[in-house]
Amino acid sequence: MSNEAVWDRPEPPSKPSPTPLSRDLIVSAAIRLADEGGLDEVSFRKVAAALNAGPMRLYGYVETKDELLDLMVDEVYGEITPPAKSADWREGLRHVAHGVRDAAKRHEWFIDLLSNRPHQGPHALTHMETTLAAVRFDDIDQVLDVVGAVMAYVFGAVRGEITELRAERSSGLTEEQWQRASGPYMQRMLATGRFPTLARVMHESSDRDSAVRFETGLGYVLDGIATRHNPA
Amino acid sequence: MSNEAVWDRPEPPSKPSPTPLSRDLIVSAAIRLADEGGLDEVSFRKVAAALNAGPMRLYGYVETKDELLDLMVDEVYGEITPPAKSADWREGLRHVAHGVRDAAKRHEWFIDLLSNRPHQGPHALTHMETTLAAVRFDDIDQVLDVVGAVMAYVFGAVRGEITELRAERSSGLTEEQWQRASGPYMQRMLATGRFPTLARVMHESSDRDSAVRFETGLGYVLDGIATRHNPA
DNA sequence: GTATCGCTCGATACACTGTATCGCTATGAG
DNA sequence: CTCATAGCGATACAGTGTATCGAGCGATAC
Repeated sequence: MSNEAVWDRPEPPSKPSPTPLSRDLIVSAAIRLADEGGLDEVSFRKVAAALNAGPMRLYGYVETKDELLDLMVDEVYGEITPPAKSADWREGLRHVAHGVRDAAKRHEWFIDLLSNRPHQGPHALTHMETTLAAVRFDDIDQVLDVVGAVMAYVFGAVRGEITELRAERSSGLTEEQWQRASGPYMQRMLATGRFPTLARVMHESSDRDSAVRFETGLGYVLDGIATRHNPA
Repeated sequence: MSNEAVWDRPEPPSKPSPTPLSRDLIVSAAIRLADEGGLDEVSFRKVAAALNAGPMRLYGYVETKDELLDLMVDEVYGEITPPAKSADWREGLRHVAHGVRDAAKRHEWFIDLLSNRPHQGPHALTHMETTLAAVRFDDIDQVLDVVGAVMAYVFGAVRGEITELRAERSSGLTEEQWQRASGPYMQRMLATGRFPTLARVMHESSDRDSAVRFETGLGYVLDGIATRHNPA
């Protein structure tokens, strides 16, 4: 019933055992499972089985499944490299943005764990710290606004990319956007004439690289910030 | 096994029954449950019970739980009013942004269903159509980029707001951001001195209205778009 | 060396999930 | 009135997170 967060509770001392365990082992096993088969593959039974242990054994290291997920998320934050100290705010934020995007693409489940609870693990905190520190504006409220807006865009954009990716994967591989439109339902919908702009998008838009689209959007946000808070 | 989407399958004809059923009834019961108790409250058993029916009865109207969730999502899209035809792109996008934010705040579970699968219900499609149509640029690729960026920001920002809201709710109501920092773990972390900027944010930043923060970020994005695609 | 304590591990159990199966029933046809 | 059919929903199954608690074992006390 300890009301403390995972980050507060020390790991239990390692006991001699045929199959040793630790938070690290558990978390990386869980991450491996999630990377390979999605979040559904992460259950106490399956994680424990991957470590040759009984499901209940995990409760010595982790109080709840949500805690395990928190630990997984924090591990991902740990993979994101901080921006160079010498970088100006624009460079710094672009670095962070791409760092988050890359990490989220390596671990597609990451984006699904965003709205669960706030990310307050040590790695998440240092990630927040270095990101905030990359914006050296005088007004701290402006720093918060700027970082908040960039992160909102990044998370939203990455979520979109991952969703699209999943959709393509689940309905015939290597299909392009307009290809999905040829599903019988979509085709009929577009044929109704009620969605002229959508139809134009489907037929006329060039399907561009997702990385380019991400960059373009990021450019909008950074440009907008620049117009408001020009170098003092 | 019909491989068609929900949107493709007509509703079964209504049979005379002591407790009549329809997709609408099911979906609105599910939405009511989700609004009140979160997505966990939405199970076939509970939804059916709310309609005085057995769980299996629902399968006549909906093939799978994911389909039910799709229908719920589409219903939310239906609540968002389209921008006025007379509005310019900036006005139009701001209208849509606030529409989405308001809807997502009314139905906090909405944001959790974003990464499941693409939203292709009729209401989602008309929402997409009117949003795209609000941006009358010549280059259709630019329209996509612009709408994509704004939507990415909106979804990301709303997700952040909801997460924060949930955190506050789950750890003592009416607590402010810095208040959370006084949890023993956070306080100790900040005391290490490893997070100077974060500490400054916690202590010095004025806790502003979330609607204002949303507006500020949205302003960045729209300004950035304006600098790139000025009124032709 | 033995006995006892205490603690940890994990088998079992419980409540819940989504959904496949399939016997009953109730309606419609002849 | 009898029979066929179709849909409803009770039952069942495999899975989930986790509470409980008995067994076994290591350490300590005498």
